[in-house]
Amino acid sequence: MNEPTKDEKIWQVVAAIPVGKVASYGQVAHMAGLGRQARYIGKALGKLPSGHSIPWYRVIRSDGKIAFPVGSEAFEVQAQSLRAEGVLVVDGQVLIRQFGWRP
DNA sequence: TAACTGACGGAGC
DNA sequence: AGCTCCGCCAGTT
Repeated sequence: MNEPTKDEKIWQVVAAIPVGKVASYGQVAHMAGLGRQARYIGKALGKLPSGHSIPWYRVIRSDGKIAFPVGSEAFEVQAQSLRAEGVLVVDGQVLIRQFGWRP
């Protein structure tokens, strides 16, 4: 079998984020072995195939905000999806612990 | 082919 | 706390 591509690797990492938690692009990039290619994460998520089961909405920026402009359709979908999992989102800011974050 | 862009991040001011 | 600049790297124009 062919090895997972970078995109698939990223999707796999994103899929490993527990429900109710989030991870930053940089964190996902690091976990996927891509180092500083944080930008590639967004690209890979944009390539998501139809019928996927990837919780792309659990991926946010390093500053804890959603990567889309407030008010955009994608923003609403992401914010609502997160809220559905018990994550609080106020003005684009995600108010929960990140995956891998420990008190 | 060169320049620009982008669901980013971190450092500098 | 907010803005700017630079780095990364692959895909587009």
